[in-house]
Amino acid sequence: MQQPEDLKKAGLKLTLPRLKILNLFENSSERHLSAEEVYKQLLSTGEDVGLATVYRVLTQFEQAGLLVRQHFDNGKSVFELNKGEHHDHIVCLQCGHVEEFYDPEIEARQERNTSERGFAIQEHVLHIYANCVKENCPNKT
Amino acid sequence: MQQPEDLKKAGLKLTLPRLKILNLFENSSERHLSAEEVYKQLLSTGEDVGLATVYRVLTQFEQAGLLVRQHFDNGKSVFELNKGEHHDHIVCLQCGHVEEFYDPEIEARQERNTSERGFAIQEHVLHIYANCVKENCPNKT
DNA sequence: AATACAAATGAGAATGATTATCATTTGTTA
DNA sequence: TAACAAATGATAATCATTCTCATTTGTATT
Repeated sequence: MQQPEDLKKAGLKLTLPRLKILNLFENSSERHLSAEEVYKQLLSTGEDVGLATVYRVLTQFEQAGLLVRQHFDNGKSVFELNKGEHHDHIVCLQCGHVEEFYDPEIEARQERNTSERGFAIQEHVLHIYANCVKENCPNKT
Repeated sequence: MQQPEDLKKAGLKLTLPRLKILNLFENSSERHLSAEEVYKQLLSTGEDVGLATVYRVLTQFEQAGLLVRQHFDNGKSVFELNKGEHHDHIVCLQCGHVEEFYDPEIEARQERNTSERGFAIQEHVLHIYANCVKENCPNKT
């Protein structure tokens, strides 16, 4: 675990809440977590962290580039560890399961379409809403 | 104006608020309007419509296929007249100006990437956040 | 045109996610 | 170890949106 270095590099003090939250993302089986989920996970393991702190830390980690935030259409945000490589998301409409994909041709065409219109692209969101095939998905496809 | 027919076709009563809102979308110079903007526009023209009604009607129109809702990352939704043809959006980060584009190759690749993973695609959101070149945009590019 | 009734409306309360406030606690640095 | 800014937790506040419910309005019927 080189978490402490990550935090120092980002100019953030080494505090318990921050270490716990970062640790959660690095060890959880679920790659995509909402603020509420992070909060509940911490509570369930006996940690005493306030919800406000969870939101604050998540936002700081996003700004520091440690996490990436995804806004979904249901109005909720989830966070994921920044792997450094961009990717888009497929979200199951039934169970919320999230899968990632990357298509260089789509990326290139986004860039082209945007610059053709005189815009300077800053970032983009490509979310595909679909029905997945997971065992426990309430949608029996 | 064949608005009344549109409403009847959708199984909606012809009420003043509904006609006014639909009319607004068909005559406004701004194609993309938020609920708040619709509400303010109506107030400014002396119409007496409640904000709750605006939200209700907007949702009904969306379900009836008259309008399309776009959720942006800032947590706000805008609505636009349904032209029947799908398109994606470029949003200016400074002034909020919205532009539309369509790239069949991007569409095709979304479909391919999704089905390859065993998902049945239902819909998607492709929003590009950029800096625009409008005269009145606070961003002097 | 008057009646009847469900559907629609408006005002304001309620909600849910997120952010701000502020007194108290905790890292860090001298 | 003192000293002080930064961080935290509890809670209030905010913002967009939805819900509640008493009142009003289309519409279909006499």
